[in-house]
Amino acid sequence: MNEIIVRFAPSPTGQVHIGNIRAAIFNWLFARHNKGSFLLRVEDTDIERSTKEAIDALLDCMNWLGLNYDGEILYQTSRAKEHIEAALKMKDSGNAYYPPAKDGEKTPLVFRIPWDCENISAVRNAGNAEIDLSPDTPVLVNETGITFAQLSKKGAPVQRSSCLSGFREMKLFNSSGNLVFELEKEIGNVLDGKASFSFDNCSKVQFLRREVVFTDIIKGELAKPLDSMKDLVIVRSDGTPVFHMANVCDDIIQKVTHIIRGDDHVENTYRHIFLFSALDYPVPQYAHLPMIVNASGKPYSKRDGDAFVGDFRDKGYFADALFNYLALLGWSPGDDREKLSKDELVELFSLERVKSAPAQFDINKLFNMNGLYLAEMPQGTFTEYAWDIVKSEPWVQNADKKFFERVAALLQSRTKLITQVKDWGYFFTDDVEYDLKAAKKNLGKEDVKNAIQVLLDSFASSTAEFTLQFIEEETRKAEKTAGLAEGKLNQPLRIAATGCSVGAGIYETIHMLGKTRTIARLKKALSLNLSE
RNA sequence: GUCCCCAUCGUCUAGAGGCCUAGGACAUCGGGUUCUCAACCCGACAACAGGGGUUCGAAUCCCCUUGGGGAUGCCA
Repeated sequence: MNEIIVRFAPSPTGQVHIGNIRAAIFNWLFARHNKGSFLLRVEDTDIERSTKEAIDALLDCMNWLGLNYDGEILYQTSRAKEHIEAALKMKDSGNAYYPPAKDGEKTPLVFRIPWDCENISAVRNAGNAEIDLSPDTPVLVNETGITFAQLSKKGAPVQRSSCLSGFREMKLFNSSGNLVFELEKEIGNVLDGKASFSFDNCSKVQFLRREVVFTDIIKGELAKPLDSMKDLVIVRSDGTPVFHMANVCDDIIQKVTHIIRGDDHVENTYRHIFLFSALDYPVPQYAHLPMIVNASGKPYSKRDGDAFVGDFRDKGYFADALFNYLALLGWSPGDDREKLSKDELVELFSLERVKSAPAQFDINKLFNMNGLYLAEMPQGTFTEYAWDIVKSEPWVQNADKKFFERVAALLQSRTKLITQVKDWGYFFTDDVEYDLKAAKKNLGKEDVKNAIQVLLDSFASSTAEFTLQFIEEETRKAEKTAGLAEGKLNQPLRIAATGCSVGAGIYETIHMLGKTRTIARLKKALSLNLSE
């Protein structure tokens, strides 16, 4: 069995998009599952828009997600010469032509969908066909193809132009029903550019329809009639190769066996099949991935600023969580498992199980999955990530790492995004910011204030050890003394000690803060001006 | 317009003619636990786009309609 080779071939023209990286992930999974190679090719032929920054961002994202590639990166621009040479060879072999120049302008090199394509296995006969024409528009036949106006169902003329080879055994009829032209009789001269025709008043064209077919691993058999295809430019008039040429040439040089890419490329596939064939190379296997759409069900556009891979990292998502989530967008293992490690994904992945319908990105589900990863992370690992996230925060500068570890242990299960660690400041700085709304609600009443004062005094005067049990007991006593129901002091205490209304258990929190700092904070809280 | 593709709960999905009274997960809403928030446990809501066939039997196969997307570049 031959080795499987896939490639990820992005254009470095901006930030890396989740749709792109999902294609990379699926390629990677397929390669790793089959013990094949995952190659990286940077399609930087759009010199205007390709930037060094974009390439760096791309490599950074891939590295972050663990998408390791095999071999060296192939930069497409480095092969421009070969692309041109291959194109010129096509010209020599009669597969490409320069259309006649208008006004002396330079013309591009155009690949011709081959007239003789019976020997191309991807092309098959699709039976006799007939198109009604609008007699008002002349039918043009020349070496670049056929131009005409089709009559739509509603009777409206629709301008069309097609390649010649779409019209095998073409017969053209005028409005009186007379045969006025047979393409087969003139084809030699037409292909050579020695003859061109124009017919007025035609109402019908009959021909033998042919179509290109390929079997997509995901979508199944896909076909397109040749009469709906046009010859395509392969070298621009300025002498630079276009995407189609470069892409196919590089897939050949990299010996790519499976092309796994976005749905938006299926139309290109029909054309690329002819290019592979003209370059005398077997057509690879194709798998077209469904698109990822945004929350409104629309395709992601530049305006969806939240779809960049880097942004997810910045927001506190983990690479493994994002990887896992993205792998589940359009694919599933076939059972109920969802949280899957990279190794499991590699083992389970198959292109056959990829869906062909577009998938909507759901930030809620990713958020939840990220929480799963965080929750199951070993404490030490979590602490390291947390530390890394907050090390630039001012309150961390004098923080004791051991103390930080204890705080991390207390709050891990409550953390969904690693960036939430930035809210832990109240453990490390006494310059607490109060959530004023919560403070007003919980600290405004006199009996609460009294209770806090009582608690404060008892903390200050007691010589007992400042244990969890002690804290809880004193809190109960303070409630009783101030006439509060049991438990009613907890939440005010939380606000007073931490400034905010959510967090770990309040006794644990206070215990963590220690006696001295707790007393200082309670005092400060009592002196807050909560009026207005 | 033309060509191509797609269609199961709000979302991701399971489903290969009978295992489907359509399963799971996220979200939402109840309830339990509880000092808050998470976590956890229990429960509820919620889908085969519509219409025709084929078949003893259809979410599954075929056709039509509708809706969505892509292509129709000397962008990639």
